[in-house]
Amino acid sequence: MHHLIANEISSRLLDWYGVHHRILPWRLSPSDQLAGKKPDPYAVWLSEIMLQQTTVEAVKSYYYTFIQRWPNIRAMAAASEDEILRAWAGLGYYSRARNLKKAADAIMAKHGGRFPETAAALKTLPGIGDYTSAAIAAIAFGEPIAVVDGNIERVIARLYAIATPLPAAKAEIRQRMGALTPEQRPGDFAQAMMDLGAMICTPRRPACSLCPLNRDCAALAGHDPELFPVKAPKAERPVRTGAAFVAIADDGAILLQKRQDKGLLANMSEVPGSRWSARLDGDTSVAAAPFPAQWEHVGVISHIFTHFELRLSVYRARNVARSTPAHGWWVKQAQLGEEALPTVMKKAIAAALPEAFKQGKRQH
DNA sequence: TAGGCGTGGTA
DNA sequence: TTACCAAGCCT
Repeated sequence: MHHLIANEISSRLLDWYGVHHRILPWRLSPSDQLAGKKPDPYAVWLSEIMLQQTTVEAVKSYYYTFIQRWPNIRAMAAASEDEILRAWAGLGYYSRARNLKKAADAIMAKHGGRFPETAAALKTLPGIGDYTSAAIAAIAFGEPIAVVDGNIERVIARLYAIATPLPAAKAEIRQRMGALTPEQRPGDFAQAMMDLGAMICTPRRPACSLCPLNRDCAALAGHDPELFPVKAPKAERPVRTGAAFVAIADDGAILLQKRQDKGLLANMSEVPGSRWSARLDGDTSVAAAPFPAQWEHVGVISHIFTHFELRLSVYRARNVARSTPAHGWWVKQAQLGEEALPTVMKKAIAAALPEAFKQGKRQH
């Protein structure tokens, strides 16, 4: 009986997907697959890593850049971590980029350059966890496994009116998703659930009248789907302070250095500054300068990280001799776009030099 | 296991 | 402005 209901729900959703699926650069449409085309595991992997906690719109331009520059696992493995970090700069969660390189190396070394084809084997690779391993296995290899991302958590929590708060409800949600997942087309089913969550079963003001599952939805029957999923309250976000020092040579070049290899923004580039962290305020005064110069305070920039807010006092010194700093390297302003600069550092540089990054964000 | 880990868009 | 959200992973 339950099996028949599950079959009914998955069939109706797959029919909906056939008509309403999103067209995405890394996705094969259902009709393409019926015509015999197979998803490229490398493209699926790359897109899934980029999409972790990141919107489709933010990912698109990066995906095009990466798939053109490194079109397969061999090319990715041949790239250096620094090249990959520079191309990733601005997308956030930089451990994803470092793990991309590590996983590519592991696939070359341990799997003969071919992607493992099961979720269990995929999950052993760096940066691939419960969600991503299941997504790649289902989409690229047809493994009938429960794929659970944030969208699917929301859809399932509403469909069954699950009152247990997240993350405690994860086990029940996974079990429900597993019961719905069909033996045939598990990848399309997972993507259909995600598309439903992204377009219809949205966090706020879901479009229930358009939902192919509205007749089955317990939360809708209870008249307020927005009450689900129930979530535990989040910790508040502390404010931290620090200082950043933009040293400018007489030809306009800027002094950069590399961050440590662990923690926040690991292995990315930065301008010199005081030591700040999510737990500790840094010195905001000119006393934190990396070397003596005519430092002028040019303002305070604010940047929101997931777990804290950073307010950086930005100082500038012009006509700094290139021989002054003990370490780091000088970069002309026209070349800044090629550096592994996180957005917070671009903001600091822009505060000191409004003409830098004048073009703003990268184009599509 | 709960917290560390980015960024940009939206209301 | 503030708060929350978006295809999570790792320790």
